[in-house]
Amino acid sequence: MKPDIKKTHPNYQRIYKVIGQIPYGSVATYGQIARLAGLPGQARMVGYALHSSPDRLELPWHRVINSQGTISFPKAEVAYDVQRSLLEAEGIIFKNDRVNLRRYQWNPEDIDWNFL
DNA sequence: AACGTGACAAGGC
DNA sequence: AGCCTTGCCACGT
Repeated sequence: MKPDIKKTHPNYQRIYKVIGQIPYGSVATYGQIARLAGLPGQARMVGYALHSSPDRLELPWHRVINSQGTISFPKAEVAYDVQRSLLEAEGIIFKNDRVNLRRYQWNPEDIDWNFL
């Protein structure tokens, strides 16, 4: 049973708000999300927060990748293919299982903290 | 209440 | 390019 956002840790709530604002066709890294959420150096928390995020939020989880520009799921797992397909459907190109961050990485002008 | 575990990142070889 | 180590902190035993 996944928690409602109001019951999640305050840090998680900020993480969810940031992730929810990644635009179609762009990607963000775990570390970037952490910094934008005011939690520099806590990239791992972003992954953990996503893992236990309330389904109801319908976050664009697939737009979050690691600092190497690759998908963090093992290639053997179904989730890998799901995420990759979702990204490719948004026009994102993979080359050697990697996306070009300089081309696709989100660079927000500001974060709406009232989002969600 | 200690301990191990992450959908990570950065730095050192 | 890889592989290893350390920092990070919320969560579930």
